[in-house]
Amino acid sequence: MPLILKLNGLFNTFGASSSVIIRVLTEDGCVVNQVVRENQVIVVVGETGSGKTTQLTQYLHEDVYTKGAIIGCTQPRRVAAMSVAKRVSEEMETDLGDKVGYAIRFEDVTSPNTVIKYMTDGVLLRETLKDADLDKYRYAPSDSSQYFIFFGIFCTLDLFNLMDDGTHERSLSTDVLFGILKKVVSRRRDFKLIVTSATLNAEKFSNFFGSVPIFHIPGRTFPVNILYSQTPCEDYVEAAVKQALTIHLTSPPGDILIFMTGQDEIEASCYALAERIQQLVSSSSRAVPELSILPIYSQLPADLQAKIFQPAAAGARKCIVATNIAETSLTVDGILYVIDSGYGKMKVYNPRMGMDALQVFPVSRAAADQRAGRAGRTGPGTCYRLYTESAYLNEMLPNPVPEIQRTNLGNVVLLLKSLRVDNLLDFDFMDPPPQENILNSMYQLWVLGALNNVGGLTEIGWRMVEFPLDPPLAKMLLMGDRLRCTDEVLTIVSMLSVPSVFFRPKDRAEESDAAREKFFVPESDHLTLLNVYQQWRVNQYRGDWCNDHFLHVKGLRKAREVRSQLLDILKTLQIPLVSCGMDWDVVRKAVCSAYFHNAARLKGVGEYVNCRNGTPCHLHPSSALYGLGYTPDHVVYHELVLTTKEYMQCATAKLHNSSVCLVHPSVTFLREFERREREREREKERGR
DNA sequence: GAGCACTGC
Repeated sequence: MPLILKLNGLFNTFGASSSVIIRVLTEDGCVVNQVVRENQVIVVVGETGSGKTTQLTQYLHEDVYTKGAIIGCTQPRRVAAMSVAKRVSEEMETDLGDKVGYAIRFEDVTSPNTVIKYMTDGVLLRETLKDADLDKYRYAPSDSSQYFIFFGIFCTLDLFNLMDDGTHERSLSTDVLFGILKKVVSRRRDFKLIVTSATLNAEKFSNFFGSVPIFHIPGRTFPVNILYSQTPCEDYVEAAVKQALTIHLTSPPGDILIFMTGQDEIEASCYALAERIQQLVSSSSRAVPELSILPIYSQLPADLQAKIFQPAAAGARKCIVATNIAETSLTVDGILYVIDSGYGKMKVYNPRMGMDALQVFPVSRAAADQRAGRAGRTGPGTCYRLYTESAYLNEMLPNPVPEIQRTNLGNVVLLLKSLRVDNLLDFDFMDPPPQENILNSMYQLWVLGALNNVGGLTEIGWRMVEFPLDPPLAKMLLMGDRLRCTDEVLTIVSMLSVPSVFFRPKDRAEESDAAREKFFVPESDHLTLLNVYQQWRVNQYRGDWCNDHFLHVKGLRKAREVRSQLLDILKTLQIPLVSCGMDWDVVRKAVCSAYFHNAARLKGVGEYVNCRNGTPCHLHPSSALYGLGYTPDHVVYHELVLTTKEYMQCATAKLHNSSVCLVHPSVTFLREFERREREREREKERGR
């Protein structure tokens, strides 16, 4: 059992100046700094509102033994990194970017003076690429005192905090960082690591780093009374609507937050709620107070999203119906009642078929607690769970399945290979992804030419690591260089890196479909994306032009941002920006080169099968290839997504007269690959 | 003849 130290009240001076804390702590014998001196790694359980992201870093910085140290602190979101850095720079009375700074994808607000640096975990992961031992976070002792040798470098790996609000999910980056940091810690005695954690995970993290001590910092939230359904609920949309009405008519003032799984359910609940209220108003003699019903999900246009933060009219109550966006990504004050359906959508990946699917799952206990906590930010609240206590205790997983176990690992494999982790199956993952998943990603990288026959990075592989892109897209970019069409490929890659730019409101479906078809380039969705972007550019990147053509302005602007970042990387690699003009057949060759693993041949009407594994795949009705009047005999596709069928998202047909072979000779290589795997297995067994 | 939980480099 790891040692658990309770330091109650230690950081409860949240909001007070840091000097007060320092005094209190230095007068106290048992202080965190001392524990940090005595331990290379600690786990800190900080409850909501404990101030661990803002106070802990300052405290470490002000400790006399850490003078000269650089403190890094990761945050799960970009806004969090920015706003925490701003706040701490104000508290320390320095300019943002001077002593206190932050780094996120498109912005590096740090200077040589920076001693406390907030960043997203993805940025830190990228830093490990250039600097595997994180030497930047090294302390150069100006004093020869022996004591100094071991102290000075702190890296607060803050995985579970959005501002002062706990979250519980581990991203792909944090899971990889865990393994890398464990190595760094063992190599460098002068490197200190503080992992902050939710209560549920603390012991697991502690064990991963070798049973390191755990600290507890209490928070400042209000109690939430949790009420369960007596019986399992058949229709949680109906149950949620009923519960919301009951609260509205019988409970004291305070806003309501309902958790649903997606857009459809949210729209259905909002509609039902509005209808019931209307019925009550017309049938009841009693006055029915006003209820302001507000949907929120990420796809909702920004101006409608902003409405949830506006205070309700006098005497009215707000009822927000949300996806799990309200679980972690945004916080609304004034919520006293939470209604939790107990479900959420999650992306799952099937490595064997190379297919993604978005599916509804029961949420984890940690997520359910997070949802309940949303009722306790302004005062004591209530959470109505539309499931039984027994379901909570016996059927829900304690934690969500980490992303690393349910996603394509192409990027992770490439990254680890570049860090010279030779045997990925031996890498110290806290929760190792399925072996099949790793092998499949390795195979894919080998097909793309990024790995050689013995699993090492090739010249192309090393260059692919430079790009913050999935391996196939990085390959497409490099092929664009070889085929002298970097300009066009750069645009396609950027467009594929943002959510679909086509806007299709339900009530104007036909109109928007017609608008989309105007951009079609025959036989290619990739070239259609290129066409959209180029026309937008011709029209001076105008917002009103987007609206006229049913395109998402936000998405296109993001694509432009991504494009300019990738262009910078091309410059540093000394790859020139070359346009092939209107000779787009050459662009199609680059596109094909990226998707050997996603090549399919025609099998029936509109039905294809993957050339390698025989997975059925269908053309999506929104594809430029759909209404051609004929179906090309070979296509490549960006990804396969399971909805009502296995649909190919973004497809391009093979050129009729092209000598480009869509079926990579790898089909025979695969057999060779598998044979070697089997041989290795056998050798292992013989060894035993 | 049809879909979109949510981040991040």
